[in-house]
Amino acid sequence: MNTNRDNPNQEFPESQVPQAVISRLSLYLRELQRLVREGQETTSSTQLGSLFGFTDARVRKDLAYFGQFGYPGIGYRVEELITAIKGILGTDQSWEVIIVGIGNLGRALLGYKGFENQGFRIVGAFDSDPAKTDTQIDGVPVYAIEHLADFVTSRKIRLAIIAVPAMAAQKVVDQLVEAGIDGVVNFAPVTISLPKSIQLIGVDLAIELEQLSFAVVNQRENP
Amino acid sequence: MNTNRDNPNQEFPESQVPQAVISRLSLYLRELQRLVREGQETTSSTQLGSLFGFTDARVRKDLAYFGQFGYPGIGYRVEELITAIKGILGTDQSWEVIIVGIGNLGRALLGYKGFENQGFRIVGAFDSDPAKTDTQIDGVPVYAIEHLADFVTSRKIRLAIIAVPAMAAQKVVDQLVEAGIDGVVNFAPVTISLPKSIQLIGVDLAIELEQLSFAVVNQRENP
DNA sequence: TAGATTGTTAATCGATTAACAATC
DNA sequence: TAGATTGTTAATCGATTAACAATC
Repeated sequence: MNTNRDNPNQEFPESQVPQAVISRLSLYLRELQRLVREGQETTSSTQLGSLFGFTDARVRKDLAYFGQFGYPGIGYRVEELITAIKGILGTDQSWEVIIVGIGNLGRALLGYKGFENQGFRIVGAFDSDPAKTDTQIDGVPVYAIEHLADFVTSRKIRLAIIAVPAMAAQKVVDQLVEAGIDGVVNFAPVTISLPKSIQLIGVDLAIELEQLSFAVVNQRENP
Repeated sequence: MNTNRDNPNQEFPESQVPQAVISRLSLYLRELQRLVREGQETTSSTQLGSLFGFTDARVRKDLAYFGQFGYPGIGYRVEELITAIKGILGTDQSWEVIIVGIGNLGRALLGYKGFENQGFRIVGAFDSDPAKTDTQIDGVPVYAIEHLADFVTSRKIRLAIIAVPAMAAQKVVDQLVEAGIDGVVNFAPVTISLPKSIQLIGVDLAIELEQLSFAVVNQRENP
């Protein structure tokens, strides 16, 4: 065994990996980082799974998509597994990220410490309101929206966060795509269309509350 | 047909409805609300699905969990389907919601207009910092955290949003559960444990970027 | 009527779990 | 060694899709 630990296979069979697996990897990573802070050196699929109500088999299967990271009889070395998962998620490197739209939400995201810790550095912000531009917020320079495309192209920015009003979102995304962006997290409550090769994650805060409403009204048993 | 439209079955077989279906209902609702603004009166499973890259069969199946809402040969009446989905999600009524933690993110959520539109009214905010309490932000009163339990109990608040630091989240949730909360949206990047009967939705902003990072690194084809 | 589209069944596809030999 | 735990296979479970009679 250990072929992947010793000689990591970079050609992940990504088309076969379910999206749900990737979400769970992020959850594992978050808990592993907590465990390492608490000084724990090894963990097991049973321990990791029980934190989320997953079976041990599911944890092992999730990791098995990407290689062999554990030691039979021992479990997983926490530090090692953190490194492995970061490698899988692509957060072993640091990403330069921009934010478009400096309203309430954009400003909050600018100041959010959680990004930096996970390998995402906000290097620029953009807004159409001249009153907000050519300043710095939380140490991040705020530019006029007119400079968006240039910035993305010249700085080779790959990831962007959209926090503009719903009406403006599609146009902003179109500009980003034109400028060569690779992925977008969209907080505007609107469905965005874009080329298949550009990655999109949508986060709709009202929808999260709707999901909660349904769960409460229907008294779901949660795991 | 039409038994459910005429005599809605309130006993949804909720345990059989996959979580993914509920997420899609929220997406359908958002697009239906846009269609109604654009003056469209009817839609079809094909149109609705194509907006998201879903098959028409999937859209019909999703709705079929809850009743019969369409008209063969015609499709779905947009207004009618909006009403039906709101009924399913429980957002035909308005919910009173509180926010705990008035940092950058909490403040942004306080001012977020999208909640009100979907039937969620923020009626109180709570923080441990005396400098922030006994004021109003965006028309919402901010109280000391000590008043949290009393407020939830006496006002019979059912839904709460947590935007406190990770370290404080579990304690806040414990207080809310004790005070009788029914559901929580947690923005703190930490795994929360709570009784099975209390509903929990976790939103981790850094995890959203991690998911994007993986997708970009692995050049996923999106639908 | 002919064309469109639903709701639903059966077939397909994919994900989860249980079990266990291999390993430390 | 005995106990613990992995990675993986086969069986199970669940979700999606294709197809079509029923309906407008």
